[in-house]
Amino acid sequence: MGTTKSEMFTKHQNEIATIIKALGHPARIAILEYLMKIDSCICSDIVDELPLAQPTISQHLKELKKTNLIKGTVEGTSICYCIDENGIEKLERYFSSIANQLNEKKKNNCC
Amino acid sequence: MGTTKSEMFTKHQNEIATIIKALGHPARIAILEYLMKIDSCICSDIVDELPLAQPTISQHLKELKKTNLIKGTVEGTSICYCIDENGIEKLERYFSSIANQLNEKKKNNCC
DNA sequence: AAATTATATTGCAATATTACGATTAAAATA
DNA sequence: TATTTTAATCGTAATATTGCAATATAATTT
Repeated sequence: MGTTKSEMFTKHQNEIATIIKALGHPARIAILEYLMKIDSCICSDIVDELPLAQPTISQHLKELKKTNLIKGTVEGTSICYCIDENGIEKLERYFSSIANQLNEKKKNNCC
Repeated sequence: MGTTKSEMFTKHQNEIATIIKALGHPARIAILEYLMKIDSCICSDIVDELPLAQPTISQHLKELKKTNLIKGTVEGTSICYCIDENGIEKLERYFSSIANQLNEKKKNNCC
C-alpha cells in the first residue's frame, strides 16, 4: 500500500504520468517559467530567484532534469540550465491531441 | 516541512501546478484515456475497467473532478462521467504557449 | 595550497499520497 | 419495506514527497 501500482498500466501511461507529475509542483512550474522569462540559459542564479533553500531547489532541478523538462551543462563552477524541448513537446503533443479529439466529438457529450 | 510552500508562489503557478498534479498518476491518465476512447460518457463501468479497488477509483475520480478534468452527473443509481474540456483546455493552452515561445527563441539556446 | 563559490548528497522530520477493507448513503427494484 | 446496486466516506497501513541543516564535492580564485 502507499505505492502506485505502475505494473497495472501501460508503459506510455506511466511515462506520460511521470513527466506530468514532475511538473505538478509550484516550485517546478516557477523554475520552468523563470527559464522561459530569461531569454537565454541561466547559470547559477536560480537559487537567488526562488524562495526555497538551495538543497530544495537542487532536488527540484534534479526531478525536472530526470524527465527531460530541463537540461543543464557544467559551466565552470556553476551549471547552465535551460528548458529541454523534449519533455515540453511531449506534453504539448499529448494535450493538443486530446483537445483535438475532444473538439471532434463534441456532439456526444451527455454530461 | 513536508508541506509544499504554496504561499511562496503566484496564484497562477499554484493553480496550474494543481491541475497538472491531478493528472500526474497513471491511474488518472488511464481514466482520462478511457473516457476519451469511449465515444460518449460512461456510466458505472470505470471500476470494471481499471485494476484498482472501488474506493481507490472513487478517490481518483474525486481528484479529477476537483480540478475540472472530468465532470459527472447523477444518473439514477450510477454516475455518468465524461471529460471536462475546462481543465484539459487549460493544460493544452499552457503547454502550447510554452512550446510556441520556445520555438520563437530557439536561437538563444546555449545548452 | 587555502579560500571561495556553486551545486549535490545525506539524513531526517513533517506531511501528503496511494490503496483498500469496512462501512455508509442513496436510488432502483423486487 | 427489504433487497440490490452503485458510489462515497472513514480509517488506516505503507510509501512518497517536501523542505532544510549539515556536509560533501568540484571547480575557481587568491
